[in-house]
Amino acid sequence: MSQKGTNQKAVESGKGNTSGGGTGATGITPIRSVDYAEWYQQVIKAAELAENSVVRGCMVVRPWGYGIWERMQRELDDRIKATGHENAYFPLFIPLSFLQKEAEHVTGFAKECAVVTHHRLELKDGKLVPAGELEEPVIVRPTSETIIGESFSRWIKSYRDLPMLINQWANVVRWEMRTRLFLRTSEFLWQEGHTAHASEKEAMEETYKMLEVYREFMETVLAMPVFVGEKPAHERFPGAVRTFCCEAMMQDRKALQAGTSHYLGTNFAKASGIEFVAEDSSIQSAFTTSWGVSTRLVGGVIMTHGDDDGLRLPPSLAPKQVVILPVIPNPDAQESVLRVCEELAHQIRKAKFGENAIQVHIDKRDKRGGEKNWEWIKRGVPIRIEVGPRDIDKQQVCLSRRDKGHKEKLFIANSELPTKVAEILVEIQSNLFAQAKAHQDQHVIESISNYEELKKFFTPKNAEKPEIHGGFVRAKWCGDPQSLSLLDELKLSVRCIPFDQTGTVGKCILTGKSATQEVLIAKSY
RNA sequence: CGGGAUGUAGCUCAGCCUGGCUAGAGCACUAGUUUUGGGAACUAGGGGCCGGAGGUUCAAAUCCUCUCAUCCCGACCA
Repeated sequence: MSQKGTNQKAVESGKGNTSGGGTGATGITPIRSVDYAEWYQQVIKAAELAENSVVRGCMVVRPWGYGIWERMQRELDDRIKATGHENAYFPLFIPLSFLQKEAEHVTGFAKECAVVTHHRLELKDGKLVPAGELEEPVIVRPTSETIIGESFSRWIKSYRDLPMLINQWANVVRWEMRTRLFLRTSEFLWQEGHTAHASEKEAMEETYKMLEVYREFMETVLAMPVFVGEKPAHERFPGAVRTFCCEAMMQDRKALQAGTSHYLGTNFAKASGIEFVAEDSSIQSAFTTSWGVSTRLVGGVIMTHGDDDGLRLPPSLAPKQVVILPVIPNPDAQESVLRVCEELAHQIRKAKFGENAIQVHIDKRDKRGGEKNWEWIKRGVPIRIEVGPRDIDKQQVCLSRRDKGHKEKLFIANSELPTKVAEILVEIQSNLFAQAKAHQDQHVIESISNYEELKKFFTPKNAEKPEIHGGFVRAKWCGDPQSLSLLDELKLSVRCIPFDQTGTVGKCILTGKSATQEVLIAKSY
């Protein structure tokens, strides 16, 4: 809860406007260039997205943050259904024995499992103690391959039952050592797709297809450009044959694994007994896949689009896309100003952003205008509209966009407002993507060819207080797992083997041996 | 699980070293007044088992012992 160490830093670095009322030049203190990690925490706080729970490692997602997640869910769920999948729900608890079925899966998740061993509490010496020990403990799902596999094994009898295309929206628990709001919490919300197919070819097509669904979703809805590629062997999901991913570059140039899609071969089918009778009457194991994205994406959006004044939301993610701020200089003006605000909101709601009506909120709270304005800047609402008596006289409003400086204002005639708002929302969406893409392009480096240069590139000039540095290095690699210890030393990792290989041969950046592939190397979250 | 630190108001902290007044400040909150077209000012007010237990003492937020919790740095990760 109290993060004394980090907040002290904030105060040292300048103003320390931790809870509103600040008078700094920027909405958020510290600014990104001073302390990026602390900036991230302060944005979450100022935008009222989430907070640490009293439960270790878990977060409380506040309405504005949850609204963003709901927008993501809506958009992604449509896409998952459009590709033929159906939603279902499987239990939170998984019998301990299930986890043991797939050998790699065990070693991958055993260390971070929450285990339920009792089913009752008894009062003993004034204290509640666990009682009623379970014969077989259950674990809280860290992921659901095994429990869904059990259902699949009963649902699938014939090749005619395939493909089985299932998705579930759920919470999962991984007992993490070190947590950060949205990026890594012990409990998180996600979607996990689980599919079974008659052939390797079909299953691989599914794996690629869902990765592409993620990429399209991240780039068009989150306005977050990503690299797509395959994880090297040592970074695979426990039990997977191949793992593919979307990797995004945050503004501190570190990589965020934003989504993964796994081809599981017959590993889980064999473990769970997912077998079917094929056309030739032979009994075969199914080929399965799984794929997921989580509330981590909210963290990704913050670190992709946020600026020194707080969050900036792509319109497609904003729970409210337009906030109207009534300006009421004296009590007499109140009635007429609010009436005009209602009327304008009504008109704007008739316009659309994409398929949906534009979401408008009138902030009628009895607070000072400047204060409310700053609150919405920090929360990242795409468009703010001020309406006061002087505007009413001129039949216009004063509009500010979150993708421009907060002092920049546009005056727009009431009659044109709905059309203009719709246009501007589209512009903001594409501007945010363009800015993120430009940042990404600028910090992908291809000219580094040996370890010394790599080390130099990822070493900050100021060791005491590292400035934002580094980026993604696109380099040749020989594929030798032994060579990775060199990356460990620099706290780097191979983020992925991107799909768009240029195919040119060359020497491995780590060993100098002849390279077999191009990889993206970066520091990661 | 190793190394380091911290627990005092809703939040951020001062006070502890050198024990003693009614335990403080800023922010937040409530009320009033003046303000109001870009983060208001003033006045008043509410709010504390000083993490918990034990000890030393005439007297403990302060000293001692134990304990619990949290945070930071490492190993794990969507």
